[in-house]
Amino acid sequence: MLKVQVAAQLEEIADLLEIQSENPFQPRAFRNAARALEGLAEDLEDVLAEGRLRGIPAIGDSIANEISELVTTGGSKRLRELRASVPPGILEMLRVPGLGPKKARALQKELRIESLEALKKACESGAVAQVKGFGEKTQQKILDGIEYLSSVAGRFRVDQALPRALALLDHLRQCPGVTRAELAGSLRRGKEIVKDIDLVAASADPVAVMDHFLRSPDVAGVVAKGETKTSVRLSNGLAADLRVVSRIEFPAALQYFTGSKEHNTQLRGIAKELGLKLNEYALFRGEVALPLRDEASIYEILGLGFIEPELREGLDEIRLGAEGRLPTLLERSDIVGMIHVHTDWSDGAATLEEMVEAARERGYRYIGITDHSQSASYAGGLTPERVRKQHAEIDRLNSKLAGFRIFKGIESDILADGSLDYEDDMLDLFDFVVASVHSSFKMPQEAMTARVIRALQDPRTTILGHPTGRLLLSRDAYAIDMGQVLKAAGELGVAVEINASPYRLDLDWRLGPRAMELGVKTSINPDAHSTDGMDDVIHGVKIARKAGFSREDVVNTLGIEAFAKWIARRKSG
DNA sequence: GCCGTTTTCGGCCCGACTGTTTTCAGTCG
Repeated sequence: MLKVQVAAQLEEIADLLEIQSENPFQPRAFRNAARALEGLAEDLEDVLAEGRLRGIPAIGDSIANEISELVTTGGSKRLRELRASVPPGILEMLRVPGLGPKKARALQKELRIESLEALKKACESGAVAQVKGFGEKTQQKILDGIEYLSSVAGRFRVDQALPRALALLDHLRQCPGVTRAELAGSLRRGKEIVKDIDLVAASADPVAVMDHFLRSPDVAGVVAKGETKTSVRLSNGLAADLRVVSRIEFPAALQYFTGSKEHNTQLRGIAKELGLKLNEYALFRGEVALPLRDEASIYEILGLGFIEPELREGLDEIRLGAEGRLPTLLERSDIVGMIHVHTDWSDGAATLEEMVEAARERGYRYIGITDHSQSASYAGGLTPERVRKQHAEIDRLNSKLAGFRIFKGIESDILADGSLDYEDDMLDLFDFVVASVHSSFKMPQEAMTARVIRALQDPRTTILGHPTGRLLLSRDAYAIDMGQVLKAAGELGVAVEINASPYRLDLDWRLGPRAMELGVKTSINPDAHSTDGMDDVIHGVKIARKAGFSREDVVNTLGIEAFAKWIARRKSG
């Protein structure tokens, strides 16, 4: 079993203990252990076989036994017992913002509420406000929270959907009659949130392909099954649609099912102007289907050049294509530096050395270490003394490395007044600063905008981190005027990060054209808290492509020396 | 449950914020 799966089960135990246990530190112990596993640089099987589990910090005798049971049997007695004793509806209730384990328990005890539905009813009837420790405002807040949850229901982050989609695709391609199979829909377009998975396959025997598709291990239920289209529900509730067409129809089908609807509408308009007709089966002149080599042929015939899937949102990509002004989009291989990385000096799971090694293994040429600053005490923010110690450690490692460099950075909190989180002489010690908001989220828009702009004005600020603070499907952005922020960033020469964590993907791609217009550069940053977290860069690259960024717009495409020069230029100027 | 030790218990990240209280509990980051 993979360590991420074991970690997920430890997390589930922690969730359940949160409700059941009297000791609040018990669930935390399981969470810490889960994070330690995720941050483990080696194979879990090896560690287990050599009996070294117990030696990992955060894993004691009890959890070591738990892990060993999970790995060998696929489950554990404790997990089964906890699942049996805590109603699943209570766990769902914990997802309501503002409702934690204590309150959920109080509601279960006082009002026998054990589901989101019952909770909603009790709020609407006013019963919740009568419970000791609750009141009108809490009741309303819970109602608002339930409303928010239902507004995001049925939507999934890209990291929840993409691995499953790729597994389905892999499964499809193993079907003997399938000549081609591709991902389509919003996942292919690189959207940060999706409602379903769309797959297109070419085969002369669609019935056999549909049967094969239904045998995928992740399929939990069949919604509809036909000869051209089959819809299923996966084990995590996500819907997946498969369309099977003939080999000849495949290019048009792939184009059509990739969308977006708006893009396709405009594309059909262009076809019509040329006396052609485009649908999901072919591109026609009169009754005759034009021969299509691949999807790109369609765009070629329509005189648009190839429009990358990420750009197909029905904005101005068709006009740009017609004018021959489509950007050359950033490629993943363009990214050569790993910027915005946490280590166990603050809240990361891996050591500095492990993170450096992981970046080198992945072929990067430099890494920018950015642990949290001193105010972020919840995340183990670095005191000035620890900053100096970390710098000594970085110097030591750098002296041993050839052809690779570690840059000394910090993710500095932007304090409520817009200042950075150390005295100036401390800030001068860093090669670069990622400045981010981590507190006082509820400021009025004007104050928040002024606060962030003030942080940008500090000549030591190099990159603005996750500029809106949003957490996809769980927390809205704080109130901030991004137009003004981007303008200031452009004028001051501060890059605005695309935080590549699939939970954030912030800067939003919709702001890309505006950013480029204002001369703002970006940096594709994983905000990695473990070695595996570095691979989130792929999500950031997709978003950068959607935004329309080219290699020249992205600072961590620069080589070591050019990057060093770029981060130093504000301070010297 | 983990961990360190002036070891076998008593801490555990800690401060802001909110709403419910009337001095504090719960949640969040």
